[in-house]
Amino acid sequence: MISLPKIAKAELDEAIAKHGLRSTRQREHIFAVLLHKRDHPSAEEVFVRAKEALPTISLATVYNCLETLVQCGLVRAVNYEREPTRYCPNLSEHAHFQDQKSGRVYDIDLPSEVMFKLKSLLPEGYEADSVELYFHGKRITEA
Amino acid sequence: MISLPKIAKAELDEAIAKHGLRSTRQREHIFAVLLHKRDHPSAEEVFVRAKEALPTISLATVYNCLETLVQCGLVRAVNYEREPTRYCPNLSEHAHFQDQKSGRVYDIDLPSEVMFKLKSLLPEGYEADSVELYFHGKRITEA
DNA sequence: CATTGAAATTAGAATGATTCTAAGTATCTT
DNA sequence: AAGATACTTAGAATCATTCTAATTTCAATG
Repeated sequence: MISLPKIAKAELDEAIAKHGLRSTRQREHIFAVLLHKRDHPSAEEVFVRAKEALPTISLATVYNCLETLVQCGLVRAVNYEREPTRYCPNLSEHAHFQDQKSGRVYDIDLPSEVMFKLKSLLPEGYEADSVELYFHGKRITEA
Repeated sequence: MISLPKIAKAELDEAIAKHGLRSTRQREHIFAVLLHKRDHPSAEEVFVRAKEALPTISLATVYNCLETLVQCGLVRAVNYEREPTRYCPNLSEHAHFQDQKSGRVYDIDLPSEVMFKLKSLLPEGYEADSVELYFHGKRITEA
C-alpha cells in the first residue's frame, strides 16, 4: 500500500497551508502516488493508481488535486504536444526527454548554470518565471 | 492580398515534392498566411485569415495543411500548456517566450552553441532529434 | 458536542481543440 | 480521356479537461 513518507507529508502540509488550503486524504494520496512511482503518469493513470487505495475517488478530484499540487509548487505538469498532461513530483530543476518509440518520459538533470545561461538569452524587457526544456528523440538501450 | 514570395514558393514546392506530396492552392496559401504575419496564430486564427482569400476553405483543410507543413519542416508547432497549438514558419532555430498577461508568443534567438550545449546535457543513450525551449513570464514594456 | 460555513469531493454533463469519415473534387499518369 | 491517387470538404466523433450542482468533510465556534 502506498503511503506518504513523513518528510513528504510535512512538505505537503506546509505548502498546502501556505496557500490557505486544506490537507485532505485525496490530496495526500495523489501526492503519494506520484512519489511512489516517478514515471510521469497522466491524470487518467494517476486515477487508476489512486483508486487502489481510495476506491471512491473521482476523476474530477484527481484533476483537482493535481492542479492544486501544481499550484503549490509540489508537482510539475509535463506537456508533450497535445498528449495528455503528465505529472512529476518537482524535486530539482530538470528537463524532460521523451522517447519517440515508447512515449515514455525521462528526467534530465539541468544544472543551475545552464538554467542561468538560458535565462540570459532573453532580450531586455523579457522576464521569465518559468523555463521548460523538452527533448524528443531516440533512447538507445544496448543489449 | 497575401501572396507567397517566389523564394518561399520554391522552398515550399521543393519540401512538398521531397515528401511525395502535391503543392496545392490551399497549402500554398496557408504557408503564405503564416509568413505574412508572424504572430504565432492558432489554427482557428489561420482559418479566419485564409478565408479572406479562399472563402470556401474548411477548418479541416487548415488543420491538414498545417500538419503537412509541419511534416515538411517548413513550419513549427508551438504548444503552451493545453492552449490551442500555434504555428510559426520555421526559419532559424529559436525558442519561445509567452507573456503571461497577453498570452502572446515571441521568438527568442537560440544560438547554435547553446543548442549544442543543451544537447550535451543528455546522458549516454539519449539521442535528441528535437529540442524545444519554452519561456513563460512577463514582458516589460517601458513607457 | 451540535452548528455552521467554507472548502473539498463527487458524478455526470459540457466544452473545445483536434481528428476522423465519407463523399466529392482536383490532379497526375498513361 | 480514363483510371488512379491525392486533396479538400462538411459535419460527426473523439477525448482530455473543465464545469455544474449537489453532497460531504472539516475546522472553528457557541
